[in-house]
Amino acid sequence: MGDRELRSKVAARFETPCTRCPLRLLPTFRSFTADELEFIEHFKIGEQQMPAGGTVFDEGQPAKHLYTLLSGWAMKHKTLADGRRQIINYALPGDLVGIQGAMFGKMQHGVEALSDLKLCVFDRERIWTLYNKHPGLAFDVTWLAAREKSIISDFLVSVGQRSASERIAFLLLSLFVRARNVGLVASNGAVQLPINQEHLADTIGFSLVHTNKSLARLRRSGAFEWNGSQFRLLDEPALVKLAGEAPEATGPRPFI
Amino acid sequence: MGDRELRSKVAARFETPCTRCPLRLLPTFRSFTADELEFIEHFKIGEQQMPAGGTVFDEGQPAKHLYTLLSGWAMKHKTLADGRRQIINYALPGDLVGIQGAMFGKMQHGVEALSDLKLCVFDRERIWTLYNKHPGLAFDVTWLAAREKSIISDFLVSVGQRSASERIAFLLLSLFVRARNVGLVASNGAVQLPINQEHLADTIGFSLVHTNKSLARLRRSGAFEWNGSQFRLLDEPALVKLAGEAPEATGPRPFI
DNA sequence: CGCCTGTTTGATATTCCTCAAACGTTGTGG
DNA sequence: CCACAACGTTTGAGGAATATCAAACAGGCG
Repeated sequence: MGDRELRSKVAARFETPCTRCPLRLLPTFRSFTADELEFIEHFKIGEQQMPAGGTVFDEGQPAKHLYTLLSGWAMKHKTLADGRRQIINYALPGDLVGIQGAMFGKMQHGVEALSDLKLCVFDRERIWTLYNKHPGLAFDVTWLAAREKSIISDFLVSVGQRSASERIAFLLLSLFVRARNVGLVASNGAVQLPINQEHLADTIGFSLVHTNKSLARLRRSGAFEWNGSQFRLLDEPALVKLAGEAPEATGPRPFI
Repeated sequence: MGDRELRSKVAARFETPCTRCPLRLLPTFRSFTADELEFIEHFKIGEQQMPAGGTVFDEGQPAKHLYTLLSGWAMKHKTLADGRRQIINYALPGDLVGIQGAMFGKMQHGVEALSDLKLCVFDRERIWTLYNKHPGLAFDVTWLAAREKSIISDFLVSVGQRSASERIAFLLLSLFVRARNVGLVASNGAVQLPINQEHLADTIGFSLVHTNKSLARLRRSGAFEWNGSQFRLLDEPALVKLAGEAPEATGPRPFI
């Protein structure tokens, strides 16, 4: 699909002007000047829907676009020649997807929709305009890249050093906190987690069977419930203790 | 040490004007305009030496400065409460150290000198000027952050999915290639690797004993020699095969 | 020499993987 | 409505990979 088609296709669906973006109301995001907002709205070339299981990027694919996740969950992953898969990170609403594509021209990992998605579409080429005209937003892009580096580093520490139950607890906790920051957690601590135990296993670096058994052991702690799609945190301090430490918090963050 | 002292201390040692930086001659780095070079030289507030084993950043430390490694090797690491340590990445000449500090105000991992270092020192505050005046260099900073994200992701794939010998082979290969890109490898394939087996173990996520035994097995392949401080690659295709795949190559890269 | 640091080796305990099968839920076609 | 396929979860058993403990070994340096 060429740029022109995409632009016209999504134009009709451009339902969310950035000035009235529901995400911006969340306290986790920094406030933006009217000038910045106007630029971002101009920078955005459309909106795109994607069903659960859909492919946002293939690994190695040349990248024309850059996305911000407006709603839904996605995962970033790499697959080895023999099929082993490592999940690198998850993307939640407000997260920028495809920075690597914008920098290097192609994606070095795949991105797949875990739930139905709504994506804001940006033109990769025009990121130069952003850097030229809005240094503050350019700084934000770097900030978001550094934030993801930090998250991935934390996962690396988990996979390299932590025990099975620590890894599971840390991952669940960090996903929960990220979901809560973007308003996805109900007041009773429940959130829809669109991942299964195989995703969990491929994130923490264990086999499915071992992950299942470790998770069962962890469940008995009573710190959380997780049946099928709904995760509910019952005792946050207990889960922090099981994880060994709480994930990094960075305070108010930008988003594009 | 206050800014003033540092600036005066390092001023006397400001031996490497950016316009005559030896690193810039390497083909791995992109060429810069005279304008950019002049700015960088102004941006640089000094040079700093550090002996092997020295601490560039403590974990959690508020960061005033940002560094580019001019010569030597460093490592970035995180340490858990009970002492377990995960090495996140290595820094080689030309690598930017402390982006996280520049973005978040504090470092979320420690940085330690593996060999004697020469560092170019930049003032964190003035990175705003860089973003305001030189969008191209701002893009470069983002590029470098994305590159490190990519390297760390590769390590995560290793630690999460690869076998012991694959992990060791992949790490050695990727360090070798990075060293070669910055001219540290002699024509016979030899390079001084300032790391020991404990560093190796803390990078790949295995115990020291298991790392030692796996390394011994790998040595018998004859793809490389590594005695004490000198590493020598004898058969690159063989090591690639042992690693499973070659590390990502990104082509000419910027540096600040 | 004696001390320090880093490497190597062996023995044993634990964690983790693989294989195989059963179980539960959901959706679909007859 | 039932049969049954598809998918995800759970369980058991045996084997491989990895950790831990302990000790010996080698080189550099006072």
